[in-house]
Parts: sequence; structure tokens; C-alpha cells
Amino acid sequence: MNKPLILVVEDDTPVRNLITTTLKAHDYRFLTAANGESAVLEASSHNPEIILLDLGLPDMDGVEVIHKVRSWSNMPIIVISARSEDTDKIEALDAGADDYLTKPFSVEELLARLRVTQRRLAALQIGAVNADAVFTNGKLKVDYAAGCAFLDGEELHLTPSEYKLLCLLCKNMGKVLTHTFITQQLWGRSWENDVASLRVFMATLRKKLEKEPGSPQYIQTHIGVGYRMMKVE
Amino acid sequence: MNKPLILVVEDDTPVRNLITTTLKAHDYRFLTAANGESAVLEASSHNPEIILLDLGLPDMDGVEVIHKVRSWSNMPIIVISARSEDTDKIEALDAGADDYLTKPFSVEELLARLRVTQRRLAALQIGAVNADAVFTNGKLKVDYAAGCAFLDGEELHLTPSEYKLLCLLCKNMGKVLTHTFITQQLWGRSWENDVASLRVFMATLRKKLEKEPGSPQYIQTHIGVGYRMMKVE
DNA sequence: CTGTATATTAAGACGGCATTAAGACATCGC
DNA sequence: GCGATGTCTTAATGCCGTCTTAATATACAG
Repeated sequence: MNKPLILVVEDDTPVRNLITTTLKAHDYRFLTAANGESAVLEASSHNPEIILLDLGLPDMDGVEVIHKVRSWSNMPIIVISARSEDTDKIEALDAGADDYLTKPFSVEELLARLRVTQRRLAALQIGAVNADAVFTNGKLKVDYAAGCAFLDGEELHLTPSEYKLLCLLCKNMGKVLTHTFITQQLWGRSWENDVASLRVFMATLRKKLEKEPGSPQYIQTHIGVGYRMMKVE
Repeated sequence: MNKPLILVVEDDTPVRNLITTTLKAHDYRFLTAANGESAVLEASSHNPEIILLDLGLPDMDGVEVIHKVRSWSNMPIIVISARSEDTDKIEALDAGADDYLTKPFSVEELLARLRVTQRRLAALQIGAVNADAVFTNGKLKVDYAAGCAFLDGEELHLTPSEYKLLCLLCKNMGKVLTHTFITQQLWGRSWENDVASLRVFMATLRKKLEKEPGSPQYIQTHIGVGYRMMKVE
């Protein structure tokens, strides 16, 4: 999570280079795409955290890219466009864009708006509602700030996915989360196969978390629906 | 939840009126504040969904307002400012603002960015627990959000079909539901055989729900017609 | 009293779930 | 660049809970 992956969609090479060198200088990883088709492809295959999108692409309109991406993901999309007309902005924003910068843009402002987006992503992960940095439930503790979990004082060694999954359940304690909701939050997509993966993760997570994985204490299964973090004691 | 509450912080009366009339015209509710102090006060006491914040306030810097609000909440803050310098934008965004518009601004763009913010809020609260999500009748409680039912404080272990059936009856308390209606709601179909299944489910549900399944307290049978959830006490 | 509708019980079929293992993949250190 | 480590994906298997169906018992209405 320390080096966010950004997808830069821009056909103009100098501008693209400007952006990518800036990103590199500020400890981001990045992918690039020079047209709409490859943008959609890269977005779906690499699941970047944020998309920087130029609207003026050679093969399709940028707004179309937004629509395509939005059909299966709600990853943040920041538009960078030469079009400064209100109607363009509104169209892009209503299509699903999260922000809109007009060229020529300030590199510093772009970075600031990236930080805003990242901050929001982080808040989404840990649950913006409760400001507590530490979640506690029975013998389970999750330290969002430190990014680790403890059971009965001992640290749990969780993989990134297991940790995300646990956070998601914790932040929604008491609520049943559907399979599709969970997979969307974890991977930004939701096709049938992912439910199988989800089950595997749930198994490994439970093995680490539950004393008797056979009769789980913390994570309850709701058949045909999803999972739910129980309040303990 | 259909009419979001917006806090408008702006000392210049004409601008404030422009914003508020626009909001009113688009079915928003709003509060106003003309200085930083009352802005913080209104924000904390009324807990608006979104804050529209002018940076040029008479009593304190707008950035300070952001910091104060952010100390206890991460409600969305959209800055509207006459300052178009990069440094101002960056300072405000890094302080915790979610968006930054420069005056003179387009009303339509403001509305579009409000919609973006609302969309994001909605996504955040996918399974938001509203108080109405809990049905109560006598000792029976059904928590629709959590997807489970309680009798006298103890959780009932219901199968998916039993739970659906119970929900259907609860949501139509007092009304007699016909066999065909129930089977259609449960399985989307309604052939004769399903009534037999329905009876089996009703038996298992009653066994879990009623103290004396012989003389049911909650679910009444209407011979030749269907079933009905009774109001208890 | 008789026929019809409902309640109850049990048994088998079915499907979803947990679990395991193996291969693909990315990451990191050398 | 290359290998080692750890993680993710995919597929296969067995199990358990749930649903259906049928058979029997009970309540109700005419």
C-alpha cells in the first residue's frame, strides 16, 4: 500500500512524460496508456488505485472510457483535459469522474488532488465513520494506523488481502456484507470466480483468527448472501 | 436522506444568496454561516452532509476552519475561493478539503461536483444502518441490515428461506398474505407444489418462533387463503 | 360424519460452502 | 538478471445444511 499504482492515460507524449516523471519523483508507481482501448485494458488487468485520464484520445472519447470503467469498478478517476467548457466538465463528472483539472495544470495541484484521493481511499479502507484508529472486538484488535491485527495480544501475520478483508468486516461489524460487495471493495470487480477466491481467503483468515474454524466466533457465514463480523461478548 | 443538508459558509451576502437559491432550486436543504466561528458551530451541531466553504472569512482563515472540522469529522468540504494561487489550493486540499473551486465559478459545475460528492457518500454507506432497518413486534426483532432475527434478545438461527419468509410477513404485518403471493415473492414462481413447501417452512419457522406452535402467537393461519403476522401486545 | 385443508415428520436430492493442494504470479534481495 | 519467498488464483473434493417431496396425522367446515 505504500506505493500506489497510477494509470496515466494520455496520448501526447511530452505531457505524459511530464506526469510520469512527476509521479516517479514522488514515489508513485505508474502504468501508461496512449488510447482509450488500452486504457480500459490496463485498468481491468492491473487494477490501479487511481486513473489520470486525458479526455482527448485518438480512438474514443474520454467520457466513454469513464463509462466503461464505471461499469465494473469505482476506482477514482481524475480527468485532465484541455477542454475548459462547463459542459465538458459536467459531462465527465456525471459520467463518474471524481475530479477535473484543466490544462495547463499545475503539477503541484495535481499532486495535491492525488493526495486528496489517496486520503479518501485510505479512509474508505478503515471506515470513515469511526475515527478510532484501533478497532476492538473481544480478543481481536485491529490497528488501522499501524496496519496490523492482534488476537489476544499476539500479532497476526496477515497477507494484504486477508488484512483488507478483515478491515472491511470490522468496519461493518454487525452488518452482513454480500459477496459482491466484498469482492468489489477488495478487487474493484466482481465476477463469479472471485467468490471462490473469497472463500479461500476466508478460510485462511479464519484459520488464523478463529480458535475453532469449524464453529467460527467472529465471522459468521450467511448462506447465499455473504459474511458478517459478530460482536463478541 | 433524500434531501441532503449543505452548510454554506460565505460572508459575502450576494454570493451566499446565489448559492442558497441554487441549492433550494435543486432540492437541497441548507444552513448558512457568515464567519468561521459559526461555521464550526453549525457543522458540529447540525452535522451537515457537505460543507461549502469560502476561504475569505472575516474572523479566521478558511484553512483553520478545515482543520477544526477535520479534528472530529471527515465530512466532505468543498472550498469555493477567490484565491486562485496554487499554494492556496494546495494548502486547503492538504488541510483536508475535498475539492476546490475558484471564483467566479459556474453554478452548473458546482452542482456537478456536489453530485460527485453525494455519489461518493452513497457508495460509502452501502449498508448504512438506519433506525428503520429494525422491525419490532412483541419479543420479536428483525434486523434487516444485519440479516438476522431475535426472539427475546436471543438470536434465531434461520435458514435463508425461513428468514425471507419472516421478513415478508413482518413487512406486511397485519395483512393476510396469500399462498401464491408468498411463493411468488420467495421463489418468483407459484405452482401448486410450492404451497406444500411453504407449509414445511412455516412449520419450521413456527417451531423456532412460537413458544407453542400449536396455538401460534405471531403467525396466524387463514384457511384457504394464506398467513398473517399478528400485532403482539 | 366426511371430505378437504393444514400441520408434522422423515428421507433423499441437491447445492453451497470449507478446505486442500498445485500452479501462476509478483516482489524482493542478491 | 536470477532465484527464493510469499501471495494469489484456480480447480477438485468432501461435507454439511438446506430444500424438496412424500407420507401420515390432525384440525376444520359443511
